[in-house]
Amino acid sequence: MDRDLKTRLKTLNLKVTPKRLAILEVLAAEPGYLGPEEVWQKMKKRFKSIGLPTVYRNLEDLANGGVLIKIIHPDRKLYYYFCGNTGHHHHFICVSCKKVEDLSFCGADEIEKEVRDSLKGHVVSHLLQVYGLCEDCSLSKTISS
Amino acid sequence: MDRDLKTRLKTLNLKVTPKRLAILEVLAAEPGYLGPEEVWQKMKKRFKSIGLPTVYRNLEDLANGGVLIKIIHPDRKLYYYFCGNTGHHHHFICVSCKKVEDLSFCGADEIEKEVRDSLKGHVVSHLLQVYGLCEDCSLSKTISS
DNA sequence: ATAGCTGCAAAAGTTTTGCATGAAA
DNA sequence: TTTCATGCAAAACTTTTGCAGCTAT
Repeated sequence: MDRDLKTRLKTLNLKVTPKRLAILEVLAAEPGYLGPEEVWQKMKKRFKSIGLPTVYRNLEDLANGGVLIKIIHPDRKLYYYFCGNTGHHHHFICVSCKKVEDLSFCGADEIEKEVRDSLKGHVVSHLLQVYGLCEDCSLSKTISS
Repeated sequence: MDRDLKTRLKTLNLKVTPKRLAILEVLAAEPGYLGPEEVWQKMKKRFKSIGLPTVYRNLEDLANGGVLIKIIHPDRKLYYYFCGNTGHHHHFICVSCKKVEDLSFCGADEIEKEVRDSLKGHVVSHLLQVYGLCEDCSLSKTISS
C-alpha cells in the first residue's frame, strides 16, 4: 500500500518526502474527509516539526493531482478526502458524523441536455453534494428524539 | 412589491429599516446572486454611510428567515440570492461572465432513492451547481479560438 | 547538482464581534 | 421606552506567500 502511494506520487512528478507520504497515508486511512487543521494535528504526532503551510500546500498539490478530492463544506472551510481509482462521482456527506460515501447518481446527461437545449450554452463542470444523515446517525437520532 | 417585502420582514420579526429594505430590494432585482461586497457597493450608491458589517448581518438574518438563499461558492465566499416564490432549484453559472441561470433539472428524487435504498440514510439537503459557458460567451470563445 | 520541499513569519482577505449611538415599534 | 439596528474599529480565522535553507532524485 505504501508502494502504491509512492507510485502515485511519482506519477504526478511529486517527490516522495516523508511528510507528503504521511499526509497521504493519513487521508487514505480516513473513512471521511479531514480539514488542513485536522491533518496538521495528526502530523504533529509523527513529526517533531511540521508547518501548517506544508500541510496546505501538500493537500492542494495532491488534490490537483487527483489523489485527493477537495470539497467545499458549508462552513466555508476546505476538506479533503482520499480518492481511490474511482472516476467522476459525487458524495453523500453525513452532517452528523462527517462520513463521506460515494453516490452513483450523477445527472450529467440530463444537465448537459438542459444546458444545451434551453440555455444554448455548454457545461464545463458540475458540483453535486448531498447532505444528510447516514444509517448509523439516522438510527441514533431516531432513538434519542 | 415593496409592500410584499415589508410584509415579509414583519413576518420575520425584523424591523423595517430603510437599509434592510434596500438590501432586500437589490437582491430581489438581481437575476443572479451577489456577495456581501457587491451588495455593499450597491448600497453605498444609495446611502451616504453604510457599513459592511450591516450588510453581512442583514444578509445572514434574511437568509435565516428564508427570504434569501445563501450559497457557498467554490471560491469559498458567501453569496446570496433572493428566494421569491420560486421553489427549490439549482443554477447554471457562466464561468466567463458570472451570469446565473435557473435550471429545472434537480435530481432530488433519484438522489433520495439512492440514499434511502443503498445507504439506508436520509437526505437533508443537496447542492447542485453547474459551471459552463452561456450562449453569449460560447459564441465569443468560438470566434476567438 | 538541481529542482523541488519545508519552516517560519508575515500577509492577505473575508467574515465576525464589541460597544456606543441612533431609529423603529 | 424598550428593543432592535447601525457604524466604526478592531478582532478572529482560515488560507496564502516570500524567502532562506534543506532534501530527494
